This record gives sequence, structure tokens and C-alpha cells, in this order.
Amino acid sequence: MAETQLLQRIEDVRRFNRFYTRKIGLLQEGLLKSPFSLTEARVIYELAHHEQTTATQLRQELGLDAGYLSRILSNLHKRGLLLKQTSVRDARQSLLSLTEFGMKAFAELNAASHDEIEAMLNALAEEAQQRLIAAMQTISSVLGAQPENKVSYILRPHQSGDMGWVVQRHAVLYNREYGWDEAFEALVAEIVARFIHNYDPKKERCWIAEKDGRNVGSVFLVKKSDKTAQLRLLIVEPKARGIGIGKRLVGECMRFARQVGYQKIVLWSNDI
Amino acid sequence: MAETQLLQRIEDVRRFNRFYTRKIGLLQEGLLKSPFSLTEARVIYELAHHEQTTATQLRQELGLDAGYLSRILSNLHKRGLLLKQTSVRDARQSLLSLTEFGMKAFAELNAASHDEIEAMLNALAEEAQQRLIAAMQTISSVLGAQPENKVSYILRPHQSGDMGWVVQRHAVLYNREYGWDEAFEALVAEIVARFIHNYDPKKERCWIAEKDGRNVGSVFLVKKSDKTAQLRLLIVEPKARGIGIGKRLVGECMRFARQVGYQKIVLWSNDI
DNA sequence: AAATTTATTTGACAATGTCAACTATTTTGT
DNA sequence: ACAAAATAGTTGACATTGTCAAATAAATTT
Repeated sequence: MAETQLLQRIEDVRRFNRFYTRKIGLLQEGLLKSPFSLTEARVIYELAHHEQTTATQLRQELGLDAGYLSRILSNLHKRGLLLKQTSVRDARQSLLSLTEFGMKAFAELNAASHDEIEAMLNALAEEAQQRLIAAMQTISSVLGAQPENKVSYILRPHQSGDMGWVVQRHAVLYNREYGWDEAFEALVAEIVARFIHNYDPKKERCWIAEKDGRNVGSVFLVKKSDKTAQLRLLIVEPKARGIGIGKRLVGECMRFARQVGYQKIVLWSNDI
Repeated sequence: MAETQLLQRIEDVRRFNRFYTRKIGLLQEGLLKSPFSLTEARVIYELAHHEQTTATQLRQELGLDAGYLSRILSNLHKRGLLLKQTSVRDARQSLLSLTEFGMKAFAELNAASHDEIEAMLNALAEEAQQRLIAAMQTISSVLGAQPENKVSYILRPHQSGDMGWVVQRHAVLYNREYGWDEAFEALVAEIVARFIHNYDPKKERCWIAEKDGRNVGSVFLVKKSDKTAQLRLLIVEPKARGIGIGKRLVGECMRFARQVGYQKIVLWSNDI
């Protein structure tokens, strides 16, 4: 009897919803320990996935009340996570982007959520993991998830572990593409070491681009003289090219350089 | 590279979580139109699935703050949805149960959620529905949903459509079990018709037991004299027997009878 | 019988979210 | 070119939702 079957299915969906609501609640528990409310975290998440946005765009994407969002944004601004620049094109709008500090905060939030899900997956056997992922994809496609067309990478300041990645990937990619050898790897390692050693947070920066939880790009901006900054170790993984990561890394450098008063940026002299 | 795969899976889970959070949000939208907050609705839901509970038990099941719950309960009480009876065994506790009105409110909440999911499912082809349900079951079992061991049926006052069901199921079941014929169906129909016709809400009641969205039991309490009530048309679907539904239907009648001042309950004289 | 524990209630308050009025710009229609 | 309308964002007032700690009253333990 088809009617009976439909009722059974409705009940199945409801049971799943109850179950998964709790599950998501548990997975988000880490958020409670962070200094951000759920809504703030969502805002930060959106900000991290855009180079620049406006309040209106955020409001639409997150479905928030304008006044509420305004307060959240000015709070984030006050806490130093958010950069607000009045738009030249429309003086009513501010162009919003995360500060270095904001990116860092996001990276932490992100890592917490990442770790919790990792723990959940690690508790499962390989075969169970596969079935889980497949089932999630089935649900998403049946219920018509549109592919998230938003920029799927984020930029963040460097953190421990990144420098090894920078050296390693430079070595591998330059060897693969130009046949350069260990001497090059040593050179990169030296540059990195010098950066860490002499790091001047007021005038220097490193950004790492991360996509789907993996590092896929880097750039360094170091001080050459009072007026001149130097761009170093700009790299983007081949797989992640063509979606504007390189451009955005450079853009981030330019903005920072302008902000801290450089008048000129030069490229690494060894650059091909 | 296994590492890469893990990261990919983590990202897949996160994407699914974002997607499904939104989905559940949409499905719960109907709740916003109801006069209950999400937490109130959860409380009502729990109440509807127990014959009697205590605040402490609810608190544990729902993970609520004791003070908050206390206020929610006294609010539901004030609105006439909740019956509070001081426990004889422990005078600190109240035994909580939904009033008729509360059951009705729950039935409406329930129906709304039911309808939304029904609409969602109806928009899908048969094959898609099957895949969806299967995927949900996979996720639940992989992530270790414990079978919800709570009583899985609810009691509610009668509503339109129920009387036809009562007549039909009495006819079918008594025919199957005792070979009774159409005359019996006619008799049931007459009793039901008389109940509806002379319905005295102060002294009479009908309860329907519902399980997984389907009617599975009924009982009527009608006035025989000022002091005497009569129990009629007590029935439980064979499939749903053995989980205490019959007992609870009778219990509900007894409580009501006591409350409105009957001194005696007699069974239907035609009862076998 | 005193001390401790348990169940619930209450007051104070924090966090979160909503609504409407308001300012400053930009866009639209004429 | 200019008034009217629309848009972006801010602010004050307020409602809702939730948390914490102290208080009360009844049971349980020592």
C-alpha cells in the first residue's frame, strides 16, 4: 500500500532529522568554546571566503537582519578582525575584508571544526567512511544542493607547519617544471629561515592559501628598504591554478604594502 | 595519498553539514508560524511521547537548563497545555502530562512538520525517494544512531477523518478475528454517529493512538449516567500491540473519568 | 536529628535577535 | 538638473531566549 509507505518514509526522514540535528549540535560544540557566537562565526566564515564583500551581500547570503549584522560587523571591527573601507564607487557602502588577525581567528575556528570531524571520521573503518561520504553525496544530490559556487579557498597568515610545506613544494614544483635541484631547495629554506628569524610583523607578512583543508599557495612580503618591499616565494599548486589564487595573494600583498607605507614592490630577483 | 583523501572527506562532511543545516532550517520554518518557540516545541514533543514525566527527566532528555525549563513548563501550564500533578511518592516533583488541548496543539505541530516533509518527498521521483531514505539510514547506522527507544506512539484527541477509521478498522478486525459481519460495522457506525452527535466535551472523550503517522488505536469514554462512564470501541491494531498502547488508552480514560467526577466505569456490554 | 542531596522555583542578567526610525547616498523619473 | 524614491547602513528600543546562582522545600544519608 503506497500510502503506508509514504508515511513510513516521512517518519524515516523525521527520525533522521532529529538524529542529525543532534549530531551537528555535537560537532559544533567546539564553537561554544570560541569567543564567537554561531552567527558571528558564520559571518567570519563568509568573510574568509570573499576577497571583499559588502554588508548587503552578507546579509543576503546569511539571511540576517540588517541592524543585527551591522552590530556584529562593528563589533568585529572593534575587535580588530575586520577591515572596513568606504567604497569609492558608492560612499554608502563599506568594503569588508578580514584583517590578518581575522584570518587567524578564522583559521582557528576552521581548524576546530576540522578536527572534530576528523575525529569522527577516524573512529570509523575505511569502509564505513566510504559509505558515509557516499550517502551524504546522495542526499545532497537528491535534495538538489547546488554546487557551492563560492570561492572555495581561503587566505590566512602562516602558522606552524607552513614553512616546511613552502620549502617542500617549491623544491618539488621547481624541480618538476624547471629541473632545479637541491641547491634551490636549500636556497628556499634559507629565505624562509631568514624570514622567520628577522620577522618584522609591522612590515612583513606571509600568506598561505588553503583549499579544502590543504595548503595550495603562498606568498611572502619582506622589507627590502624603508620604501621598498619585496615579493618572495609566490607559488600556487598546479591543481589549484586558474581560480584567482595567485592574483589574490598578490592583491593581499599590495594592500598590505600600501597600508604600511611602502612605495614600491619588487619581485624576487631570482625570479624566472 | 591517504592523507589527501581524509582531507577531502572532511571537506565533504563539512559541506554536507552546511547543506543539511540549511535544509533542516527550511523544514522547520513552519514552526515559526506556530505559537511555540523551538524549545517549547521540543518540550511538547517529549511530553507527547510519554504518558507522564517529570521535569528532571525532560531536562536530561533535552539538555535544558533547569530554570529555563521550569519557566517553559509553567508557561505551558498557564496556556492550558500541561497538566501538573504533585507526585504522591515525592512531593517535590510534579508529574507532567499534556492536556487534551496540549495533545491537540502537538498534533498540529506534528502535522505541519509532517506536511512539509511530505511535500519534500512528493517532489521527488519514486527512485529518488528510495535513494534518499536508504542514504539517511546509512548515515544513521554508520554514525551509530541508537534506535530511539522511546515510546514511539502518541495519543491525541479525535479529529476529522478519525471516525471513518474507527468504523473501518473495527469492521475489518472483528471480521478477521471473530467473523462478525456488516451488522457489526453498522453497529459501530451508529455508536460513533451517536457520540459525535451528542458529544459532551465536559464529560466525554475520544482518544486516538497514532504511530509513525498512522492511526493504530482508539478508545471512547461516554457518559452513561452522572456517576457512571462507559468505555467503548477500544481497539489496537494487531501490529501495534504489545507496546502498551491499550493500557495507555485505558489509563487516559481513567484519569479523565476521575477528573470529571465519575465514580464507576463500565465496559461495553457487547464486549466479548 | 543534623547534614547532605535532590527537585524545582525565582531573581538578576547576559546573549541573541527583531523592528522601526533615521542619516547619508545613489538612482530614477521627469 | 532636480525632486522623489530607493538603497546601504546605523541606531535606539525592545522582545525573546537562554544562563547562572541563590533560595526553598522535600527526601535521603549519616
